[in-house]
Amino acid sequence: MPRVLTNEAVDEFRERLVDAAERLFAQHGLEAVTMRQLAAALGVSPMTPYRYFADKEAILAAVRARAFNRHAEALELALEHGHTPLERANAVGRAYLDFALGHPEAYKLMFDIKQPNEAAHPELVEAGARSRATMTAHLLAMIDDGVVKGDPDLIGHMFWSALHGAIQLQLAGMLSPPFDAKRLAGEIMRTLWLGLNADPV
Amino acid sequence: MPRVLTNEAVDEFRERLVDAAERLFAQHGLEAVTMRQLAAALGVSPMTPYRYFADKEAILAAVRARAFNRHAEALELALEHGHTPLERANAVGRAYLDFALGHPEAYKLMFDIKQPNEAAHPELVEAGARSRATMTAHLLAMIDDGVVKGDPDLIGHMFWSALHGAIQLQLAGMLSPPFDAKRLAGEIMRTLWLGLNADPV
DNA sequence: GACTTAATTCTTACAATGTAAATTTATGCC
DNA sequence: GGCATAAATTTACATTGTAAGAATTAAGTC
Repeated sequence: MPRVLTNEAVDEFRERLVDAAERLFAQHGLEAVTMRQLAAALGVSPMTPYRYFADKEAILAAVRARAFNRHAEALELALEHGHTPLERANAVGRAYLDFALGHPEAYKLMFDIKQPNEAAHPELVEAGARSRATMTAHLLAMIDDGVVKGDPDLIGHMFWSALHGAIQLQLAGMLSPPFDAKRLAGEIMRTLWLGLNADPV
Repeated sequence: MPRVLTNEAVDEFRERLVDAAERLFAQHGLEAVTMRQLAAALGVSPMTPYRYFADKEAILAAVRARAFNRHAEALELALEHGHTPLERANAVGRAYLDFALGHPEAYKLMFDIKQPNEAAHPELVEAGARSRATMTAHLLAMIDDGVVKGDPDLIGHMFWSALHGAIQLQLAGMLSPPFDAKRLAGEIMRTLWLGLNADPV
C-alpha cells in the first residue's frame, strides 16, 4: 500500500500555501503571483499545489476566507474595548479603517473582487458572513439603547458605504493632500451621526 | 516615397480601436480582452494596433480618458437642468449614480484601477481633471449662496466617498436586497445634508 | 529485507497571451 | 520600371494556467 496523506498533513500543506499566497499577494498583487512562484515558495514542483487546491481560484478563496476571519477578529477585539455603545461604534469604525489601510491588498481581495462562483467555497461564505455580522453587531445595541433611531441594518450599510468609499478612493490613488481616507471617513461619520440625530425618525 | 499615414488616418484608426475596446471591455472586462481580439474586431492583423498604440496599457488609457470625458459631459448636462443650487446638487448626484450603474465597467476603469504611470498619458490626466472639476463645481455655488457652510472641497470629497462606496459595494456584488446602491446613496446624501446643516460650522 | 502497488510528486507538454523581430507589401518619386 | 521606405503581416519567444504522462516513494505482505 502506498503512503496516504493524513488530513493533518493536507491541512498543514494548505495552510503553508495560503501563508505564502497571502504574503505574495500583499507584496505583488493577485495577478502578478503565479502558480509557479507559489510552488517555489514551498519548495515543491509547479504542479504539486494542484494536489491540494483545485486551481488558482480556490487558493484565492482560501486567502479571502482567512482575510475575512482576521477582519472579523480585529473588529471583535475593538468591540470589547468600548464601554458605551458610542465608544464601541467609534472603536469598530477605527478598527475597520486600520485594517483596510494596514492590509490594503487583503482589503481589496475581500471587498473589491467579484469572484465568479464564490458559493463553491463554503469557508469563504462563512467567513464573509462572520465579518459582516460583526460589523453591525454594535449597531443593534445602539438602537436598543436609544442612542440613535432607525433601522440598524440600513444605518450599518450607510456607514459601511461611506467608510468603504473613502478607503477605495485612497487605495485607487484618487485622493491627494489634504485629503485622505482617514480624514474623510472621520468627517463623514461625524456628519452622519449628526444627521441621524437631527432626522425626525 | 512610401505611403505615409495622415494624422487624420491615424486618429481615425485610434478612434475605431477605442470604440472596439470600449465595447469589448464593457462586455467581457479588461483582463478578458486580448490584443488579438481587438485587432480582429478591426479586421487587421494582431500586430497592427501596435502601430497606433504603444501597448495595451496605452489603449486602456485612451478608453479611460474617453470615459472620464463622457462622465464629465453627463454631469455638466445635469448641472444645466437645475435652477437652484440644491436642485443642481441633487441632479449631479443622480447623474453620477446613473452613469456608474449604467456603465459599470467604464466606472470601474475610471475609479477602481491604479494605472501605473498614468502621468504618461496627458489626455487621460486632463479628462480626469475635467471630470473631477465638474463634480465639485456646483458645490462652490452652494457655499457662495450660503445653502450650506464649510469647505466645498471637503464636502465634495465627502459626498464623493459616500456615493463611490455605495456604488463599489454594489458593483462588487456585496449588496443584497433590500439594499442597493441607489437607495443607500439616497439615504446617505440626505443624512449628510442634515448633518452639515446641523453642524455648527 | 525484497516485492508489489497505488498515492504522491515531478516532468513534459500545450494553448493562450503580450509583444519583439523579421519579412512582406505597397506607394510615389526618379 | 526600379527603388527607398512606411505600414502591415508573419513569425517567433517568454510566460502563464493547467492537462497528461512518467517517475518516485512508502506501506503492507511474504
